[in-house]
Amino acid sequence: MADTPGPGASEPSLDEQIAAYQREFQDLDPQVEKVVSALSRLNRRMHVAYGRQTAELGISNAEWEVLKALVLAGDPYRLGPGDLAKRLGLTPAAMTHRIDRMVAEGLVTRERDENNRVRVIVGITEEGRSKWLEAMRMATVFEEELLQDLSGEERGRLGEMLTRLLRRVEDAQPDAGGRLSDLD
Amino acid sequence: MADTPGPGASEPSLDEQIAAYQREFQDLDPQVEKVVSALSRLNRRMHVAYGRQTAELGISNAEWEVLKALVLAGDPYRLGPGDLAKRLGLTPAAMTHRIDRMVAEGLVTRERDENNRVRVIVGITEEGRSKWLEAMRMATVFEEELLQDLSGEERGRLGEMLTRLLRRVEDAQPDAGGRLSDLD
DNA sequence: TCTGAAGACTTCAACAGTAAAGTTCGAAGC
DNA sequence: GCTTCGAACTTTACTGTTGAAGTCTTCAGA
Repeated sequence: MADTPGPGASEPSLDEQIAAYQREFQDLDPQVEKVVSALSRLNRRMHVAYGRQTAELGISNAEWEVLKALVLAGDPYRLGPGDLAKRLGLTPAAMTHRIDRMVAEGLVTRERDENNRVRVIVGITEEGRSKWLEAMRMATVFEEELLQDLSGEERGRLGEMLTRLLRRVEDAQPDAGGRLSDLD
Repeated sequence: MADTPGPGASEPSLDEQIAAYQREFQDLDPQVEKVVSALSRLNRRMHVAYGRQTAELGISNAEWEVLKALVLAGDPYRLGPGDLAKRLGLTPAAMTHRIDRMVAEGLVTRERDENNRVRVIVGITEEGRSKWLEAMRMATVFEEELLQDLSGEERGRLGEMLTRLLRRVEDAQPDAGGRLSDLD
């Protein structure tokens, strides 16, 4: 009776969760579940951490994603909304709205392509670039702290295993297209 | 010139992305970035895959999350909206709406606690339980496929490393509360 | 018993995302 | 040189989430 935290209980620990799965669904491989659950929890926490950091810069996580894509695109630092949407995994409509807001905030510019007036080109402003840089600085501090318990060799092995998993999903889901387990 | 895929380019590969980071932001440790980027890409892909599977059952990913929380809670399979919200990382308001929809669809029940009439209790229905089970079956197939390239020993090492990272973030963010890099 | 404070949930208004229809321009065929 | 098709983006209507304000109940103190 001392072990039920009452009706105000919070998220169970990872091990508690695995134990619960074994109780309710015997077919589950606990080793697999541990990897999968840890992955998704980690991601949630990282998302929260990034959100706090970008908030200090007065931008949202979503806006940072756009800035990252533009900088990573390289030299002219310009991309069309459709391309941006693909890179961020959004619908074109969402991209339109996002760009609207970011133009209003002075983070990016939007102009029509002179050679093809149906096309639009989004570019990064000085302010956008400097917010991006600040966010990167904060992010790298966070990421270094996150991995501080892993040796260099462990980091390498971890990265290698994760990319192996990633390759597996990407093959099966060519561009958010296919499906991993063919269920239809 | 043959290497720019034109204005219709899609998401760059992980390695291309890392190379771009090194070009634009030298302070970045490529090993760290590889881990972090792979984590977030993996999560996006997994989310897409789960979404497809639950869609086949006529429920959303969000609804599956609620069903999972209820089943994992154990025996009476009942939780309050506030507790559910904490476990899923949502605001109470979002939880209210989500439960509305799920009650309408017959996946869960909502009743007032007899002993404390300000409290509400959400329980899972037969149908909810069976959708949960179907979703779990599909998910385990997917997860097993995802990890198929890793040996048993590798899976263990991966799970162990990920939980070490998770512990690090959770310590720093006690309940989505604290912050990892103290930036204020 | 009454009153005030705190807790648990809901309501409301605003915002972000999606799907589908709409608009506009460019290019290919007649 | 029209016309039609298709591509790229935007608009519209709807769904789901958030933050803040509101309601209702319990509990502690006067």
